[in-house]
Amino acid sequence: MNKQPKYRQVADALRREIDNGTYPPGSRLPSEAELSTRFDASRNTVRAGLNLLVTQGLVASSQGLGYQVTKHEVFKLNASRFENLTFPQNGDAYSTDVTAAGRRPSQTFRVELQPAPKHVAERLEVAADSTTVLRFCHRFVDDVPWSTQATHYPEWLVAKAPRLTEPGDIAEGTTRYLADLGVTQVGYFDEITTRMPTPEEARLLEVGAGVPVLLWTRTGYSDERPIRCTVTTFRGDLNQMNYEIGDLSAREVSE
Amino acid sequence: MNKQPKYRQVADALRREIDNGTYPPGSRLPSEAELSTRFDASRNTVRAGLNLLVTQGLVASSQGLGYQVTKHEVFKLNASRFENLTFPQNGDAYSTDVTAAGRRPSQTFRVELQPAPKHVAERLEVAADSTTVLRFCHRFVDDVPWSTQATHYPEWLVAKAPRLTEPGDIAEGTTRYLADLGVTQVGYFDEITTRMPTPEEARLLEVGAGVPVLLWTRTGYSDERPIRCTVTTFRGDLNQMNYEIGDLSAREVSE
DNA sequence: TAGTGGTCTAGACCACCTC
DNA sequence: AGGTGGTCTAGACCACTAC
Repeated sequence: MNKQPKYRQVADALRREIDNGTYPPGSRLPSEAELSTRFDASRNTVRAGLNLLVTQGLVASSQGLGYQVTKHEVFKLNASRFENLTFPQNGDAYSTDVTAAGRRPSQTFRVELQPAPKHVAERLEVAADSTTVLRFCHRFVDDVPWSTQATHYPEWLVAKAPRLTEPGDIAEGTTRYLADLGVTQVGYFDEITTRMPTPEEARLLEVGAGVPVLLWTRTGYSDERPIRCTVTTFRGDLNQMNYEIGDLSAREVSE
Repeated sequence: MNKQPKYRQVADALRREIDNGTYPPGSRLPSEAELSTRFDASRNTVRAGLNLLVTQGLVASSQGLGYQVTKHEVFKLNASRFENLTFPQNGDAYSTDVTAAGRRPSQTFRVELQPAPKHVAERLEVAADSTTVLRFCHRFVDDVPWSTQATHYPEWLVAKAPRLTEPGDIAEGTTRYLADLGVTQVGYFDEITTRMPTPEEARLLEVGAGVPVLLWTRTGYSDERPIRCTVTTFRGDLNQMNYEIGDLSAREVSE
């Protein structure tokens, strides 16, 4: 018989009760002291069990308040439509989608000149230390941190499109602005990965332990070369990415 | 001044040393006892710090061996080509890609009849309790668990395509087989999310704490209706998904 | 057998939230 | 003030790996 350690028994028992609805999303778990009595374990052992659930993203704890079962409402992003090739737009698609979902979007924005980080330089096909324009966006939905988005433009493009260095939004959208200058995005290459957040990411996105981030790197191409590289970091518990490929005329649009 | 708790100082110090190459991927960290001396902290405090790094996926521990810095080689899956509409193929694309990378693929496979789980029923647009054929695949690369893949086919399709219930592989590929019967997949809808693994997923994929899973749900459509729903569960530390959209003729294929 | 991490306890004190 | 979780300690014993 595989005897589980006590703290795992605690975690498993609580997980079952969360799954079967004893503790529904948003409700509070019993206090450590109560659980300690119930499982005949020391407070530290109960804490070890609870910590497992926290790192698995099932519950979150806060000092003075207790442990609360997490609840998510995921936001669905259609990445194959997000910046439609025929209707190029900037971050506007984000505001539009969020508003359409009845939520309130907000963001902070800044522009910097930066030497290209290695992975960006590779994707933009420029030298690793060459200058790029970084347009950085920190996005919130109903004041909850949602994602960060960092778009790098190569130096040669800035010469053609000086407004890229303007500190504010470009009203008509950067994609539109660039297209008007003869630099049209005709394709994208998307890379999607996941991992646990770095301390910096955890701070910006205000994620606790147990919530991974979804990393989305989009490299945009003209018919000649890469013209931008956008790295978006999503809270993994609040976001889903969708792609449409081929003919989907048979699809019910129920969502 | 924001004084960090001691176990965070331990974690931060070790993280810096991992980042700057003091402890390169694959190397071992000092023992808990040594770290305890170095940081003038109790063994439990050091363990709390190390546990942070473990849940962040930076290091892995094993009894009797110590803590080892994790190393990853990510496998890149081109999801927009994986089952090319013009060259339909089954799991073969997986073996082909893996072999091309100089790795050795293997898999276990089984077929079951199952009532449609809720999320599958929605996507296949069938009743929630209707029967589906489940073709399930557990994939390994060089004997490391890589992903699980569960494809559900609706009951009405099985009537047309009885070989779907055959327990073995379909030699020419299921997509090909279905196309020959007049059921052609003309489009896909892909959904990508991430979260921490359930205990069951952790067991199948042999992931330790701190490694999220990447969930990929692909619903395939004929020109009339959905014909299959495939849910793939990847180890997030070993996999990346790529999509190509639009015209990428300018892209250097360096990988 | 020696050294490593894994489990567990009992108790102390602190920080935060609610009343 | 009282209850909650957060931090930290000191020590015990167990399980696994290497030699």
